[in-house]
Amino acid sequence: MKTAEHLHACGVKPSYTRMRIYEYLHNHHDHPTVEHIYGALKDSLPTLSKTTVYNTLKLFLEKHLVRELIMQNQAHYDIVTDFHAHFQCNNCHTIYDIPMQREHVVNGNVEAHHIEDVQLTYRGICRSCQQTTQVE
Amino acid sequence: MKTAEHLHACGVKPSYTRMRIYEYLHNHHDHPTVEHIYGALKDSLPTLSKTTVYNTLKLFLEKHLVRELIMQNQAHYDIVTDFHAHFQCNNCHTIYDIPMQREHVVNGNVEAHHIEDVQLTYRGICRSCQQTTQVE
DNA sequence: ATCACCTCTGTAATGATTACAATTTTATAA
DNA sequence: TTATAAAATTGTAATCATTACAGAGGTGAT
Ligand SMILES: [Mn+2]
Ligand SMILES: [Mn+2]
Ligand SMILES: [Zn+2]
Ligand SMILES: [Zn+2]
Repeated sequence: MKTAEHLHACGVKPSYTRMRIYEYLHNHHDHPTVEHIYGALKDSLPTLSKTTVYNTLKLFLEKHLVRELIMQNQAHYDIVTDFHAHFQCNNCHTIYDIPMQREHVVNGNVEAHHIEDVQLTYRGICRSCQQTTQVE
Repeated sequence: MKTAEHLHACGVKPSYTRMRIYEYLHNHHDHPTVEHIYGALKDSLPTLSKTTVYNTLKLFLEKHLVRELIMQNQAHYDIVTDFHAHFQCNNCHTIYDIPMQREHVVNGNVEAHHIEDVQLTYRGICRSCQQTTQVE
């Protein structure tokens, strides 16, 4: 589906700026931050304001177009809204997707409450860094 | 076990300030923030500095005396280090403990990496708020 | 053209955390 | 005890992501 149609279908008026931000997320599945998105778009959108990136992502979040991941005092954005977990490397800071069924982590103990969001996060040293990093 | 002995056994020199902070956590299992701890202790420890609370919690964390929970841009501290999940209410902000086996959320998909920490967090409206809060 | 409404912008404010240098306390040696 | 080194604590300033806010710009209806 075209970006404009998809945004419209989700209740977001597809302005040029919004489409560019959406398409950035669509093309970059590495969980970018506001800083990443702003830095990547500002050359081709010279008037872009960082506040607009914040506002747009907030809007996307309300319309469930993206998922927000809070990792160590910074928000990352994920266009993939199907449930999955994340592993972040303490060394290279890469965020890996980890397949996980939502039903697997939502059990009777928590269903007494009304769940709006579930976040499952692992931290450690990724496989790649283990192979290349030496003990100091 | 007495506080001083326990801290010593974990490699932390049991200064008076450190013991007071540890005992606050031991007596308050509601996942307090630095602000909570500082606010609660400053009357009886008039010279206490907020920086000391930060430093002490960082030390406790390194020595695995406490667990740190990052929830919406704020660190909360948990004296209970056995694995369990947390539910935070978007309305009253209470953090509930949710029993959960660590093995249940650590599977082969993530074990390719070296895991140092796992955090499973739910957000939503707690049972208590559902019963008392009306739709606006 | 006028108006209302939405989008976007830039700057200032906020708030949690960290950096850092100075001071106080504690431990150790002479 | 006194001297001295090390550790713990303090207060202030800096950092950094995020939000608040007020104004500018654009669009579409009347
Ligand atoms: Mn993801
Ligand atoms: Mn807990
Ligand atoms: Zn890595
Ligand atoms: Zn509640």
